[in-house]
Amino acid sequence: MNKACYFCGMQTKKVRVRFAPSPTGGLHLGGVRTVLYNYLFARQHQGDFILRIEDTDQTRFVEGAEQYIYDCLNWVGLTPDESPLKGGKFGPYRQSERKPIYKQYADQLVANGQAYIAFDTPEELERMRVDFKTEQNPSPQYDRTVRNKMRNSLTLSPDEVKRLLEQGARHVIRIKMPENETIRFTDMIRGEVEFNSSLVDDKVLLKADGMPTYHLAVVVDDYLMEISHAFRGEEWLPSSPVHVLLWEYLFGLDKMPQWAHLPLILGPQGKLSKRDGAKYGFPVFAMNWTDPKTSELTEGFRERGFLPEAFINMLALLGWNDGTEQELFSKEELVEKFSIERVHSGGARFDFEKAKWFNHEWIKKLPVSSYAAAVKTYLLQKGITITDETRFEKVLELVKDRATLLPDFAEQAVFFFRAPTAWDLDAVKPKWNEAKTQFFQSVIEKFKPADWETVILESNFKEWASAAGLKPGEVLLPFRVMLVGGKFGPHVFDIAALLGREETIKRIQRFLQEV
RNA sequence: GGCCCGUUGGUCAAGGGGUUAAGACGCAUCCCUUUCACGGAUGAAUCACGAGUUCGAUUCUCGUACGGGCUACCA
Repeated sequence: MNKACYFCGMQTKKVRVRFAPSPTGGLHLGGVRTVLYNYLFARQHQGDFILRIEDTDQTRFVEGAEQYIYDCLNWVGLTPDESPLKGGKFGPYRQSERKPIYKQYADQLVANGQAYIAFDTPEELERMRVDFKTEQNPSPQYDRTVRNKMRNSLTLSPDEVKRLLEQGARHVIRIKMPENETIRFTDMIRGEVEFNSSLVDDKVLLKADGMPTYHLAVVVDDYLMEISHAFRGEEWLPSSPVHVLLWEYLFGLDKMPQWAHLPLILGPQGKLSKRDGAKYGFPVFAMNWTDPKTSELTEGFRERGFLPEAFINMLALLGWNDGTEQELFSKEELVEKFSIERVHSGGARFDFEKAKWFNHEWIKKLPVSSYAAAVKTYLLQKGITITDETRFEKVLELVKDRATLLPDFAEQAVFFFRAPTAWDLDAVKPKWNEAKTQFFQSVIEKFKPADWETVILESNFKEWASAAGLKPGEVLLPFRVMLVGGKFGPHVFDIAALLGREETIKRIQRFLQEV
């Protein structure tokens, strides 16, 4: 498992990182970025990327949420090396299936006096919070100042504790935070971080149902799964002293993974939430997510028409850059250039406009074949079925500069597959006259199958216009409106060339009846 | 309230004692294009504040302010 570091020759632990979501709903932007950074780091160090499902809260079980996580990872192409689905040497990878493992560690802490048993009921805890609440202390914690006033193995006699346990009284195990110790560790992004243990509360480690809380489960599983580096959101920083202490008590600080607390992704006001998305009209989840209970749909980047390449690129740059002016990175380039030390410590506000720019760049950059299938689904929504693959890709090639999001292709490409039924007459009619009608009638006659090529079409058309005493500009826009229906789209003669002679003539004739 | 983290244009950000303080998004103007885009050019716009250290602070230190996170038998 160990190997020598390429750079310094020292024996180093194999890099093993993990993404540990709780399957309670959609996968958030920030979650995907955490996956990304984990993945990039693992690949870069020839390490393993593990997916561990943190489903210790049975009350928050959500049908389909776990599958949704796999689907998202699959879509963005960040697939784990070990997971509940794939398995691995360190399974099971679902914490609910690891339930029997945790108790012994909690018991060990109690035996060593580093944790204690607490019998307080939810009602008692609630009363404590009310009773101890003051203006100075609006949210009292279960800490060293109150634990002596509660019902736990610290205040009850050993006999009483024994009796309660034998009676099967519901109880939890809490860590006993030491008094006035400085707990410090080095964060890969923030450097030295320190906390005074007196200010941290006695967090529950093992719940009354026998399940561990996050605090116990992360350290036990990170140890058992030989995690070398632990990346998570900044919101975990305040509870990190508990985790550090647990590492010290249980496995030794020398075994502790290196921590990196990632900056938060901010919305218009504070931590980005799905509410922000709904409010401001941009997606927050990777893919569409429908809450099975409320049927509430939260939009995803995928369905909004984002390319996974763009999504990942944009996420990578939200909090990291390589110090150069480069902004467009493929996944492979990111693996090569990413460095956790260059991740910012400050939160980054998500900007949907910039996200769209990334997508546009990737649409232009990627071969159209890589997203043709996705575009088809949007066309299908407009009732258009694609049969000629080659022609379809030619169309995409012609309009891709005009598409920022995938659904834009539908707008930009429909007229290649369906003749317009409505025309922007306002753009044409005011300047229309008999001479133009005659001109287009003559054009229909003059169009020869052999001339069906963009450049020939263009030079002929302009020549005929001049001969008819018309400025090319006077008939170019009408020609476009005939073929397209509106004032948009690629070069007119490219359109005509792709449409073919018959269809072009048909559209001219149809329009002539209309104007 | 307490604790923790942070602060370079509207947003993402480079830079890290001496610079005209990069670049990108967005915005504006112009060019290209007899459409819409793409592309090109130009422009407006930034070191939160106050002390200290220093010959010199955007850069280092300390305060203040502001922003954010956490403060559950949730993760």
